[in-house]
Amino acid sequence: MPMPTKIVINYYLQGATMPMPKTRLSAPARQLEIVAAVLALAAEHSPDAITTQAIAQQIGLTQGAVFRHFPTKEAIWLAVMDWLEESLQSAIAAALTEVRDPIAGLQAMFNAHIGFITAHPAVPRLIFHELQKPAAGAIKQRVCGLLERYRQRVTALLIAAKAQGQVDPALDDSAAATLFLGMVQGLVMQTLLAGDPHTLQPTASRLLPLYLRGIGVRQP
Amino acid sequence: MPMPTKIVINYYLQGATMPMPKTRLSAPARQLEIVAAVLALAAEHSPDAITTQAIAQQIGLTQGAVFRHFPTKEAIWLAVMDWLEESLQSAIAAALTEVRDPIAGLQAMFNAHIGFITAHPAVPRLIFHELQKPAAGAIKQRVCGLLERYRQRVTALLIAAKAQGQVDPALDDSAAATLFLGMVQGLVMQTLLAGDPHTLQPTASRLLPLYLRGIGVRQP
DNA sequence: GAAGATAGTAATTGATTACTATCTTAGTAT
DNA sequence: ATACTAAGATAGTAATCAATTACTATCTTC
Repeated sequence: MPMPTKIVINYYLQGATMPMPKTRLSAPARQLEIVAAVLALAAEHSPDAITTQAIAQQIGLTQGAVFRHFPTKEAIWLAVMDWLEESLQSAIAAALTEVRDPIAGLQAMFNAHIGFITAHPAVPRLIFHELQKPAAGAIKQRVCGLLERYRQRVTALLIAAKAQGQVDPALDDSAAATLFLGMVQGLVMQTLLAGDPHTLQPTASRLLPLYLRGIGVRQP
Repeated sequence: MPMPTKIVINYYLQGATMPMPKTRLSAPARQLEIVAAVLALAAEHSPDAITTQAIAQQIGLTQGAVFRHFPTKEAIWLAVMDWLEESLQSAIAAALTEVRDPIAGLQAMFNAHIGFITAHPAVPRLIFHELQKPAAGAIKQRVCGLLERYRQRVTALLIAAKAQGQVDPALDDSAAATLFLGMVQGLVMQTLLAGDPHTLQPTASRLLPLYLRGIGVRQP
């Protein structure tokens, strides 16, 4: 058997007695639905197991119908990246409003990130899967850009904290930003190990104090 | 085009004029060679792009010949896991000899880990790829066990350090172990982003002091 | 040096992939 | 009501995958 993994979802929904509400959606609406379907599938399946067939039957469509709304499968992934960039950006922006303190900003950003991952467990899987590809394809470049901007935000907060004397003045910004990202990574990895996304939040709050002490926060 | 990535290697080597030295190896020798081929391929390709065909032409064999030495493709991956477990284990064990200090042990373990990844860039790719699979297959269980044991080693060192008064007596062992793993993860991820494995070592040495301060090391 | 064991080849299997024709039908403007 | 447009169904395509077959070449061993 050549298949690594197989997805069979909601197959019973398109039976004879109830052939779905026969909703015929507009192209933009279907595009959103397709992106949502990919996210839903990625929450429980490996990205390379998400075939156009699986996407189609997730939303009760035939496989060929998917290509009415996207010219190619890569276009679907790019649309998913669009969604990811926009919603992560807005989630972080929302968390950073009403925050004067740079250190408080770091905490808010951390919590926002963890909350985002908890709400969308598919996201780290997608990012991992793209990062591990050696070829610098269009999708991977998007992921790289996303992480790059994220990292710059963290670095900016660290520099601001240093300027206000909140942290060790001799702090290595770059290393501290890497450790910040690594902290989130480690949490995600542990969640992947356990398979339970509920352990994420409590573990996260126990991890942050260690990091803050690591970067030499003055007043905890 | 259905293919995500394709591997064509050494195709010219099996030409008509020079049909390879016709080396006929014993089964155990070929098995080792196949494992080595997988590692070599994984260093530059995504694991799901490593087909039996790619493995075969990496070592100058026909695709069918691979199945003379492994009953199934999964068996190949399990053999790779065997290699990984053994060599990582011995690498860490070697690093921990002649180390009395628990904190020095943590540093040695960290350096050994980073060195191992530098020597075998394929390894983090394999681990990521397996971890992201939701299904608890045989290979993933091996990976989980590997990380579990690694984590326990770190935790043991942390507890020992606490007993000897080298770190904050109120240290959260579990969180500190997670952060340790996350630190390595963050480094690997940054390497995947850059695509350059040479930046790993210098960045690592800048990261460790932050971690040590984070867990409250007494005498730096 | 014949006999058995084993490594390797060449060709093919069925399943699955992304993708694409051709036809049907639902929604809408006229 | 009728014609037009776009969404979806149906039914394909070529390519690639892991795995298996029947057969050949090579080595070992008595």
